[in-house]
Amino acid sequence: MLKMYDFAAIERKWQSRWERDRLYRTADASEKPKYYSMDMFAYPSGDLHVGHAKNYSLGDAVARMMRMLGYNVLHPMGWDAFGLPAENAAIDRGIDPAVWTTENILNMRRQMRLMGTSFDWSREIATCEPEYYRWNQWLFLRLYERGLAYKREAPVNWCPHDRTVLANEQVIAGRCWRCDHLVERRNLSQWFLRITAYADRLLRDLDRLAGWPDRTRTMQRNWIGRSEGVAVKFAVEGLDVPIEVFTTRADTIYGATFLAVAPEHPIVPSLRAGTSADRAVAIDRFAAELSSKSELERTSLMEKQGVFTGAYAIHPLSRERVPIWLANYVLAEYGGGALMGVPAHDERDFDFATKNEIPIVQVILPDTAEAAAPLDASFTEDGRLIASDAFSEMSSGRAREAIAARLAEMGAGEPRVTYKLRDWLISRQRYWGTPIPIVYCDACGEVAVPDDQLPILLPPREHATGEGSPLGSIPEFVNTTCPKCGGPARRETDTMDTFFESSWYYLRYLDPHNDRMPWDPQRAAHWMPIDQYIGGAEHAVLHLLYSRFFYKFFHDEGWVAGGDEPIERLFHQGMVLRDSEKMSKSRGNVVGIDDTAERHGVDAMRLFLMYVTPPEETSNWTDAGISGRVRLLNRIWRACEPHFGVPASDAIAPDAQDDSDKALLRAVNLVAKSAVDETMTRRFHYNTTIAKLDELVNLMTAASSQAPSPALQYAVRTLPIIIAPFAPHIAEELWERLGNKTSVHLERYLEPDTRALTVDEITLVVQINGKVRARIPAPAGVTEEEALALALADPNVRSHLDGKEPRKRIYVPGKLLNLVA
RNA sequence: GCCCAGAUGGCGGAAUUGGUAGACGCGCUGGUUUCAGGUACCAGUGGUGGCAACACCGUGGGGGUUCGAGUCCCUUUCUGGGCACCA
Repeated sequence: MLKMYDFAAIERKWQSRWERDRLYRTADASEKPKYYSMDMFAYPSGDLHVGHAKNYSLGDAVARMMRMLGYNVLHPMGWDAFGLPAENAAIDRGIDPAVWTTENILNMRRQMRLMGTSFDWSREIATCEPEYYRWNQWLFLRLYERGLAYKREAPVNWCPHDRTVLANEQVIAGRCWRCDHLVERRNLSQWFLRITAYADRLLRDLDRLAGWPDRTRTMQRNWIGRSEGVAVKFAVEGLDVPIEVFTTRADTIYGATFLAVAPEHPIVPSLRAGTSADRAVAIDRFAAELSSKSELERTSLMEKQGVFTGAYAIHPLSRERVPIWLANYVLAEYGGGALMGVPAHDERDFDFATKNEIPIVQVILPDTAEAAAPLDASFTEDGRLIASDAFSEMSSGRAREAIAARLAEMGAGEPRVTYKLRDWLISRQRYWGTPIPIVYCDACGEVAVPDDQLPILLPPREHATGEGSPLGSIPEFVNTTCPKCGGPARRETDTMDTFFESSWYYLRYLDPHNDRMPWDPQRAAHWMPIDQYIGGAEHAVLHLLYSRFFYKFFHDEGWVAGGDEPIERLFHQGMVLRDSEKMSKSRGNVVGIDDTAERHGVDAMRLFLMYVTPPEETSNWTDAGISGRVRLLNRIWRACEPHFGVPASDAIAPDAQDDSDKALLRAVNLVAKSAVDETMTRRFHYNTTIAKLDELVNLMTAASSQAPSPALQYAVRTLPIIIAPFAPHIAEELWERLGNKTSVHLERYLEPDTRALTVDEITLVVQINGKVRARIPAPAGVTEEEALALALADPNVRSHLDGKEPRKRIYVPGKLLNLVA
């Protein structure tokens, strides 16, 4: 007799057999209902660790459960294969990024197979392959045709370490999301995608995403940042062009004592031209000082600063002269880069006005105040208007409408909705990405590359240097001919943000080898939306927002049918820590897949990762913890071993003969019920399912020392089915040794039997004044009167009643009797 | 500063609808088997008191609703996450 089941041999055996039998290939046509179950694809960084394993174990359990519950499950995997780490590794070690990436993919694919995942590898994709990125280029051209991709000069985030620009979403607290360096600000001509055109739909449709975590929806809502207000035109003395400002507080307009514009505002040159030489110098100096400062430096880190331009605007309602300032706290890219300063009712304006000795005029009184008193801070809440001509005495709410209407009448203002969301900057000055399919011709200007010239292949790496835009240093790549006039032309040398690829990869899985279209719309109509998407919360405003944007575009183009949201249900798994710290190579605390598989087996690893915490929580890896799961698997093996080779009598659950039989049958069904419930409610707390499995195995171990009963035989025969989604290898081996010829993973999951789950004896809890005083065994159908009689017969209950008559009685059938004395 | 989530034994966690708090596992203690070892088996394990029956206390702190609160309400502390001059 083996002391330990031979997990290494068993796991190897079944992995190769599954592959040989193509067990996890998904047919597009099926009688069964479709279920698209997707894990976020992997960045090929080199090695998988148990943090990845937690993610894929969960996704795999869900996919396997749904298959066994009768769904046609699509469960693919692929590689987010473009990106900077490959390029940096290439620079550091002198290898081609393509080679580095391919080697990593090979290794990680091996590790994913080693984990016993049930991915359909026939649909595998890698975004760095021309077969994939040509459709990136194709999609870019469609966006370009619709005016949703455009190039413009703008102040952008530049990471000096990674030597590229970044999208707004990729700057975390002023730092690069990848390398954590402070970003700088540069004015560069860059490619953007017009995600702001979808801002309203992206916001509104969040309400429909009931299957998404609230916090993710909240993050997206805040990121989109919709504000309703008024765009107000202030005429400028001596100029034909007015300054337009955006405000959500039109009710405070009579308190506007200055205008503030960003140094980048287009009116600044005109203002500079009309001012004194001294002031012009001050303006230049101020603008120059700010131009290289990142938004973080300009905002959070700096005091409010400004220079007076010498120019004045005319207040549209009061007709008073209002000084125009340049200010560092005005964002160039929001609200038109200009604001009206109302120091009495805005904290920032108050701060600025105080520093620059600008008058503070109070126009809103708190509802509780009688008269205006000098302010030592701004009052930013709603109240009642004063010193506002005809609008005085109105409430803030009414005044906002009335003033907006008045401004509209005068042609000096109009309602405006503004978003914090900015267009998605997709240019990257890096090599390892999708070339943007545009050429520049001296005669024709910016020209889109025709579809039949796609893909524009990434040239071999050896010609590119690490400096500047790498593609720009390869003349063979840059120099081309204009598709329109045939004259000499230069290619765009920027590559695309890798989030472009990941915004649509879920559609390519549906049709991975199509060479005429990125995907067949009919397949999209069949498989979309993704029923269950599992991945980290760190993509809440990146990948998950961009994907929604792309899908809405696809929907508008008619390339997908049904709704315009790609993801029905979303689940964020938690991280895995080691010694309460994030695993990283530099800390040397990485727990690898290979090592863990070798020492404990992957079934034990999968069970541990699902058992240690609910999947959305952060878990801690411990060696003691996994040995508990190894122990469980050994106990399962030993409980089943005496039944190996014994022909199965029949597949029907036997009638329980005695209490221990009943308990055993009930335990079997409790595991199944938990597994089914956790799957169908999408809670995925399989930790509780596995705890119930422990209880079952405890009972089976106890029953093994008795004479074999039909209930135990039934439990043994059923066990492989109920553990199959969680420990797929041992399940298969037990299944085979118990005499079955086909894969356990093709079986139908055990349908929980209500009859087996019901108990006929309960523990009646008797409380006196809400405190438990007795626990009395009672028949399940015990009536209130019977329960009372049982309770009153209990000595402890009697002593606590102390001869008193219960005033009140609360009875919860089959559970509890509370007597109030 | 604003928004969101959380706090339960020595540890991870369970308690899905207000109804037996601590399931299950880890660890620890005692025992069995074994030449020995443990990744085997059995039993015990929230705190205090008690031989015991049992009693009291106990789900971050304080208050409340209720026959009854880990669960609901108010308040407060701490931890984690997100946003952060967005006019």
